[in-house]
Amino acid sequence: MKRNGIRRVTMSDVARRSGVDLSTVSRVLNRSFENHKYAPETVERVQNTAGELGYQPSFAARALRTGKTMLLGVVVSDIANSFFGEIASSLDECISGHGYRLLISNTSEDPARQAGHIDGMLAHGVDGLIVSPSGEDGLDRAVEVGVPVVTIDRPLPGSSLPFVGLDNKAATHLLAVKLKARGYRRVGVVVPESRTDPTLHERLAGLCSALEAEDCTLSWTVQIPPADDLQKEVKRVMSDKFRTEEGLPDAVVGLSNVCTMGLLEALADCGLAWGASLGLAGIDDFSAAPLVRPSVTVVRQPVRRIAAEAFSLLLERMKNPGEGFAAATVLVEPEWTERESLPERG
Amino acid sequence: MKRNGIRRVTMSDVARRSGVDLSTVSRVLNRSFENHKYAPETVERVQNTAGELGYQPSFAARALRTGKTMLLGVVVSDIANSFFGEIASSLDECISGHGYRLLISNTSEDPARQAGHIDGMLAHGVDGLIVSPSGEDGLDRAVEVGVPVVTIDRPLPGSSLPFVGLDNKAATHLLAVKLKARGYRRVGVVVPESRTDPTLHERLAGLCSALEAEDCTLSWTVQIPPADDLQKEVKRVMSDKFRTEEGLPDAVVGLSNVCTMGLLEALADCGLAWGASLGLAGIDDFSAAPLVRPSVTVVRQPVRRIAAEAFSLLLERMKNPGEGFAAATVLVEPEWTERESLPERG
DNA sequence: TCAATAAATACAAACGGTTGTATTATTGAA
DNA sequence: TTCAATAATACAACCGTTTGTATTTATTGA
Repeated sequence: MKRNGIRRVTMSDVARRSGVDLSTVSRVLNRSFENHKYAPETVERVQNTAGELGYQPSFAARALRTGKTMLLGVVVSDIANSFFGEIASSLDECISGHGYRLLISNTSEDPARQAGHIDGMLAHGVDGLIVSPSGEDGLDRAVEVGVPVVTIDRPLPGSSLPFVGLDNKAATHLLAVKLKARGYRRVGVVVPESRTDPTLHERLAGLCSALEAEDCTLSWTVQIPPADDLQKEVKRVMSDKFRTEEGLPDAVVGLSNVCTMGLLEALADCGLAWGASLGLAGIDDFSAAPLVRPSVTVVRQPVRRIAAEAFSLLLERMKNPGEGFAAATVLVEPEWTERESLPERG
Repeated sequence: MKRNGIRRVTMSDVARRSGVDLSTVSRVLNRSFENHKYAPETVERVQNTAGELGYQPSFAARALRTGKTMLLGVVVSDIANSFFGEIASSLDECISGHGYRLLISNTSEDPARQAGHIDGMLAHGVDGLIVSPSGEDGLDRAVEVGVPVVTIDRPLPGSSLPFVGLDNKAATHLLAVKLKARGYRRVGVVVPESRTDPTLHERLAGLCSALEAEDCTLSWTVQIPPADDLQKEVKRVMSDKFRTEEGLPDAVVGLSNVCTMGLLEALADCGLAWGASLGLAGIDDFSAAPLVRPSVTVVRQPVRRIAAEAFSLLLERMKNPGEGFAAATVLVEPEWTERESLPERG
């Protein structure tokens, strides 16, 4: 292949230079000696000339022949969100040593874009997909063409795709227990309305029933309508709420990191302090949580474990293509991250 | 190609089904009619059968033939850092409509990993690279094989690779002017030692001379030794400093977002307030900046513009391969982001 | 009326690998 | 000595496109 007048070194070149056949080069360089033995000196010669010539395999050619591209698609709603940033970073670590590379795309929670990106990735021949689904769009096609998919962060409702994510029930239960134990009875919660993210419903329902079991009441449930900048929207809605509504709850909980951040903005905006007077906690950590005063207690998602489990599930499925895998759901345990915003209530 | 027993629809299939030659299908589907005209009815028939059969082109085959993969490599030090997260997100937006996809990798500031990732991406045949370089490793190879490279965030010292990044001189000048105007005379600065990031030196030197010009003094210059978790290291070092050293400066400046965040931790750790008593400012925004009290005034980098300019530079070079481009350096203007941490000094 | 041109399409050779099968020595046993 | 087995290697087809060239038929101008 000539690109810009620079001819790449191919196997033929190596073959010609070392006086052996193309197939010999291929087998030697790939160490595929199952049914073919080569003289040690031949092996060495080929390897040396490959080195001298600076031979680099063409993944395109290989992909064309074998159907494997060594590409993994990662489709998330927002790579700028620290959660997905860490996921990407962890995945990057996981794949090193396995020879895969990451193809990453943003959906901005738009099902149409998701479908487009998945299609594009399939056209590029990704060997597997890790998706935080915003709807089912596009995923059927992946399944159709036999590309393994693992969903993370939120499952796809009504689908049997393997899933790795936080155990929301455990997380909300943990939260409820702590709230109760520390003397918070009336708790408010803020959650974004979303038709694409069942996780949030699950957390809401979980918190609701867990609080009930602890004899607490969910005194506020604030649904945030979808918005371009969700954090700003949370701030807006909550500022309003704080200003107009009578009787604050004992504590208020953000069901996602963006929510909690918006909540912080709203509190600051209204000049309200949090901590002993108004407990504050969130699900999902964020970089500002330890920096604000009082720092924010959260239930952390073990992000790196989520990535690792997802990759492992995917790897398994890529290695045994077409095999009927049982539906897999890996729920990782939440980690209580104690900071200052949810003290024992005096 | 059979993958998992599922045969993909190829151009031959479309050709056979619509009773024309393979080449006809190719030209019709790619609308490459320069030297070939086809009857409108033929065109329509081919397009229809392609649609019916659900034909999707194989990028691998196309890449093999044309040498273009429609893949763009993005190599950064840490995708979990919000700056690079936003860069990735912006790039994702830029490329949509151009048919490219992003291959993303982390180097963790490790030159060897950078070289490995660049090599890998070249083997995958990326059409271009956007790199925030941690050293020169691997980049020579990209240039060798004729793959256009654009550097962002920090230039590669001594190289003529095109670069897009913040105008550090302008940023530090801006900072110095504001500090002076608001009555801060003795300013401290914290900057990570780094042998791979010239940007930090540039900011330090810039701030130094700018302050001098304003008759201010750089009373502290704290170099943070390289560390796994730089933010924690900043916190450690600065906490020490704040505790042991006599005589605080009037204001303290973090030269990168991670620095400023560490600085915040240290201040909180030592029970020091910032604002009127101790001015605080940073270069590069971060999500916690508007959330802490007082909120942190920073010089923002126009991240989306950096991404857009980088992509545009890259696109130009990819379209005109092998052409001798003049060394390009695009410096984007800093944006003063006024918050509370650097008030007029009373 | 006939060569020359144009229109519409077919043919075939790459691109750079992988992999099943065939071929040629070489060896060991009968 | 002969034959089969084995070691070492070569041959050739194929993966799914793109693209230069050749072919056929219809159209035109002189």
